[in-house]
Amino acid sequence: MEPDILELESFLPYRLYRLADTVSREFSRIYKDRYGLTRPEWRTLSGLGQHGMMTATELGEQSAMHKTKVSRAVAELERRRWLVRTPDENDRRVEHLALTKAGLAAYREMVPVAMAFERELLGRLSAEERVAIMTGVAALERALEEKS
Amino acid sequence: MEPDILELESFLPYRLYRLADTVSREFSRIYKDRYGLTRPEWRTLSGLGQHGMMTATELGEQSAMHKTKVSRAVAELERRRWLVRTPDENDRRVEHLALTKAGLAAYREMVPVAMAFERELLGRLSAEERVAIMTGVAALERALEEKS
DNA sequence: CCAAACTGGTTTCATTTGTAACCATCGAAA
DNA sequence: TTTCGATGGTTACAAATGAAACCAGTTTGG
Repeated sequence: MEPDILELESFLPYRLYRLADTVSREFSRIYKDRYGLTRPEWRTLSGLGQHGMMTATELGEQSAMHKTKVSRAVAELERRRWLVRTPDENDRRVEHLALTKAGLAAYREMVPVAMAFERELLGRLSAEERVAIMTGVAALERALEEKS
Repeated sequence: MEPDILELESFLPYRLYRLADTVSREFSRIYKDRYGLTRPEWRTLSGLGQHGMMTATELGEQSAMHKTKVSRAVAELERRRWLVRTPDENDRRVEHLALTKAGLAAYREMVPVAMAFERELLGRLSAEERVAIMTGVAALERALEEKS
């Protein structure tokens, strides 16, 4: 009953990975061409743009990045003078990160571009398909959270 | 009207990436712990197990890997004596790849494990959610193929 | 026939990543 | 208070990746 062959093209982990890889690659061209950002840098920019001020740990949680990625992305954005660190008053291990004017400007430019990208992508789907992908992704997210 | 903030957690490219990353990471533990395979190596094993005999180029197309990845994965599997190369009769640039007994044995062991993994993952979803994710993923795959 | 363009596949090099060790600081418990 | 385990963050090192150069060998067009 159990088939002895696995069809890679139908295997969900593979399909998800390939999908994400393609989409992410396509989207990354935007911030890469325009600003030379890496993905961790883009996520950092995006997180700070969204929340205003965060610690590195918070950034890692929000954007699902390992702390070394965060550390390096923050260092690079700081080097560009797109963000500044402010030491915490009470806990000297902690730094609060925030975008500078330049960083914020880049963020503000990126937001509509990112949204257009997403809209265009979803625009290639029918209304039902859009509902399906949103429902399905949300369901998997929930399923994965629960377990681990 | 256009909001000036992007909510990363709702941004489809990010969600897809994170989902794929989590799933793939979890699944990779299986073939990594068991055989010490990398993802390209697993995909190569899987492709050859599925098709019996392929060239490196075909492998790259089937499993969406860059040719350097294929080249390295093939070299490693060959080193393990899990696959052999046979030169093509007519075109001496081409090699036909096939699994050895040992490679096939590993593949046969992996297939049910992989399927169980997928089944367990989907099992955490309701029937409707399963339909949704399948429909949605298929729709996006189609959308991405068409364009590029 | 021969040069030029192309293709299958490998290698080299720079960049990115992951793991683990690390440093400093903090909090709690003795 | 001192010590010890946890925590925020960085660094060092090894492994994985991507881009481009490369080496056959093959096809095409003159």
